[in-house]
Amino acid sequence: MAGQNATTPRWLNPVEMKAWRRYIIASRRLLEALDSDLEDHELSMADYEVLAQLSDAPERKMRMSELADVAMLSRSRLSHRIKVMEKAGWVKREACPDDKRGYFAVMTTKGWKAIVAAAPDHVESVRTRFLDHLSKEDQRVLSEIFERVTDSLKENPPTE
Amino acid sequence: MAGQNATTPRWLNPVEMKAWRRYIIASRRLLEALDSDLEDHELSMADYEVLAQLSDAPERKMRMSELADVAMLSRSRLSHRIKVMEKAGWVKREACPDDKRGYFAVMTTKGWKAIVAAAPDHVESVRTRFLDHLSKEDQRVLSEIFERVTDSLKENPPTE
DNA sequence: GAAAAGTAGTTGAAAGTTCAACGTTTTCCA
DNA sequence: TGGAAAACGTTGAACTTTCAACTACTTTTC
Repeated sequence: MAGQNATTPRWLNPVEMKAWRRYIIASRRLLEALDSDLEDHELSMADYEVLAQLSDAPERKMRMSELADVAMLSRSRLSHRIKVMEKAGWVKREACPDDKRGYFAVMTTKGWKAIVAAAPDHVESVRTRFLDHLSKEDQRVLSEIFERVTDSLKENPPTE
Repeated sequence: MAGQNATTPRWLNPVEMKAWRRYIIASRRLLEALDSDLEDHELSMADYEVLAQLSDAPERKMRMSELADVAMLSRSRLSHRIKVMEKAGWVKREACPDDKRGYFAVMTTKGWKAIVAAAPDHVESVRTRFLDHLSKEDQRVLSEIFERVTDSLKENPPTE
């Protein structure tokens, strides 16, 4: 990205600036709030996401790297996190018979209970803090915007 | 939040789910990309924000706690971060004469050069990765959505 | 005007994350 | 088939962030 802008930068005009800053600020505060709402269940958003993904998977188990992908965590981060979650008793590891390099993360009964207890509160939190402020039309516009953003990031992924 | 949902949870319908997940996924990827684009300038988004705020302040200096507020960092985090940024030569600290508990973070010439070098690339990055995918109307809708979200978070702040 | 309560900012320890390196196993392909 | 390259997942070290405690100063209150 560096050095691509030998020409005059296209600074943001006030409307663009407002859209951008409102988005970025609200997004951060929203994440904080959702995380904080989950604290009652001793879960972080990342932990919630891991458990939620596992609970949807067949047999409630998933290969580490697939789990890392769907939960949007680096492999290293997932590996560290699973170590902690294993200690908490929510998941355990299981060697993969087909691929001896591989492991499954398997949700335990305790993990299942944790997500079942947390999910209604979390969904309510997503509603009251975010979705309730969107009309059907807003939902549609927002879906489309962020679909385009995601597509563009795929076409032009960050390099470093 | 816990225990507020003795009744049947209002689960998300498919349209709501899609809006929510597209938003949350795109947001994370977008932040990653912006951070990654800034790496050319050896800056994190947080560092950029700190320098950008300082560069707009009178005399390019600001009280630590005000800076923490506008850059959306905890005081502790800012304190640690400023220590690092001071070592990098971008800012220095200056005792506040009016309030002997207080300090200013003051941007150095080197810090100014760093932000001047980074800003055009960063703005370009915000454009290509985000704003370019929004029509004028999208900008308006998005501004309004996130204004409502922010207002609601202010009315109903996370507690823990 | 002194004690209590509040504010500014820092600190060290604990917890979380990133990064590069590594061992092991699998895949590719000449 | 054999050897290089790639993929799986983990590890330890470095770095970042959070949390609670703390000092020092200011404001409030009676």
